[in-house]
Amino acid sequence: MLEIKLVREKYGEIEKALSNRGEKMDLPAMMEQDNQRRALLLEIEALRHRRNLVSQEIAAMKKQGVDADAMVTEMRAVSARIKEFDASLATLDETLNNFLMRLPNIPHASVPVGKNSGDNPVRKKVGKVPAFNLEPQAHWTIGENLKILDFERAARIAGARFPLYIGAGARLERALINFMLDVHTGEHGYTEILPPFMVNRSTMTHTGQLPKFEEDLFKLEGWDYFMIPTAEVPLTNIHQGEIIEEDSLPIYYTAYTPCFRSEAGSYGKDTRGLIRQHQFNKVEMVKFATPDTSYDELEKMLANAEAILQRLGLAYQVLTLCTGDMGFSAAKTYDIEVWMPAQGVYREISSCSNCESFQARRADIRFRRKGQKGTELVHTLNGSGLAVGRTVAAILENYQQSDGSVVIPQALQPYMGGMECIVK
RNA sequence: GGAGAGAUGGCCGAGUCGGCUGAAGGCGCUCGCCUGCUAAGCGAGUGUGGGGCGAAAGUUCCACCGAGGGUUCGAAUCCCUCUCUCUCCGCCA
Repeated sequence: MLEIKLVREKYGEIEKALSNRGEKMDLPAMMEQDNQRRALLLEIEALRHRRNLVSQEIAAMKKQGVDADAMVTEMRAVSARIKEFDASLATLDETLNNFLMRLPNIPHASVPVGKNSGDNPVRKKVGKVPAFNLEPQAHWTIGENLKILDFERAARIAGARFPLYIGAGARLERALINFMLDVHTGEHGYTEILPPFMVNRSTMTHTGQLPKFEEDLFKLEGWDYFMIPTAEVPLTNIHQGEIIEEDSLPIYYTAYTPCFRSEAGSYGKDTRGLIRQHQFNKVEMVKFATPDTSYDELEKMLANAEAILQRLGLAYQVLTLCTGDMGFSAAKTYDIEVWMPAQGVYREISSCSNCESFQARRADIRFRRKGQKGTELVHTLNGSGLAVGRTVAAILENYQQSDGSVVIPQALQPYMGGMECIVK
């Protein structure tokens, strides 16, 4: 969310940012609402001021036994008017708030302007793309042949877009989760969290999933609970409503959680395999930082995610998302894409964003600078480190052997009980 | 699920029969004084959000005592609903 004050003061800038994002919103209408609101507020406050003064007089008069009926009658009318005005104000507030809650974040100045994913510049390519003698198999074929993935049975249990890992497949998924958490906590300084997997509406609103993207979420019928689409939601909300001391910043959290997404509107896309599921596992990183350091922290977070891929020996590229492809809450985003040999393309496996104060404003997360009055909003960052299912897919495809087996990356072998290779 | 208790500022904790309580008192914190050092002591200050005026420092007004409604000229104080916390019973992985 942006502040209405900011919209008022930097109107032109925001108008431009919106058009760069390819968003159409009626800003003039919002300004009109804001003007009306402030004018009304002025009137209401004047009335309240008068009421406060006269009420005190009444109190004084009554104490002295003087008759105050005339004033009481007058104030009765004043209160009635305040009530009327309050109702109009509430309507204006609601409209305005509704507007603001649907306004996306302003891209950082360093974000390239572009229309869609085709305009995302490649920042770097890392690692060597493996060469194959034979045509490389898709991960779902490999997984089904090794009997470590079973999409048919998963579909019977739950439906399309659900995973079922068996034996070494399940173990591989768990090994990756443990590996990633160990690296982030042991070497990158993150504190491990195990949060709720369902959250309430306000939590979901704070991070920007609501009100605009409700159709992307799974909601529990009869409850005000939503399944989390990413651990970013509970992790960022850990400090909702808090004022953090500057000393304790930056704060680093990491968590493994399953993620649940309706994938509305993606019918026919990635229908096979582990790429696009209603339920998938992810290890997430979330940071709270001061505005002075948040962009350095973003670079570090990106490096933390990259470290996982490097240790797994997977080739990847990093993109800077352009204005037209960024998520709602982000001011700047890097995507990491891992090499998938079967399709011969890079696929997104991590996304690291600086949301600046966008989420902090919604979630009311502030900090106090040492020795200074007042508070400031913190900056929040989030990044995948990494999407686990897609990592499994990448390992299966990149480490497949001509006999159908899959070699386990060395860094993972301790987590697999010493297993070096998955064979039939 | 049943019965009861509670929710006040960074923390602890007052708040009488509704009226000058943004909120006593204490702790903490900040600045200053004092002091071989430390501790103690003394003095001053110390919430958040919003609006108006101002270039700014600031100033002024409004709101906020879990949340939302209601009663009243006036509510932290009375009434209703909800949320959360705690205790006991039941149930349960």
